[in-house]
Amino acid sequence: MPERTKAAKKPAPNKTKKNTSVDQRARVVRVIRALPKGKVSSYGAVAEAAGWPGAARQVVRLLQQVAGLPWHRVVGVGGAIKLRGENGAEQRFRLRMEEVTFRGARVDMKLHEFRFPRKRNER
DNA sequence: AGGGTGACGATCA
DNA sequence: ATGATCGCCACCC
Repeated sequence: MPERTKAAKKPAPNKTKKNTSVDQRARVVRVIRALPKGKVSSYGAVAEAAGWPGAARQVVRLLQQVAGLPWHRVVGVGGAIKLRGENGAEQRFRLRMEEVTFRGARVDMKLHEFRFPRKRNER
């Protein structure tokens, strides 16, 4: 049969529906789930720890889409609460619930910033 | 195809 | 501390 003119090769990259490689998102999820109670990290630091530097905004999207994550443990760099209104209040409340202390409007990172363990391979 | 929008982040005024 | 800009990336018209 003569091949149809088109539809010859289709690498069929990622399907699912959204892109961003399932891999990277899965890594980000693991990183976020690794945050211990009473500790926090920043959007950027999470992205970097997941091997996806510069993806702070993607971390945000993921936090909005994936349920069941300790979303309140992810803050802006320097411990800033980036959510507005009720959401921000909710986050502060949840953090205080787990003994996280604040210095003014931000989390006292000196005491609560979580340091992700480094892989012996990288770096 | 092109432009607007964020739970970002760094830098500069 | 506040606001503007720029780089960044995925989404949504």
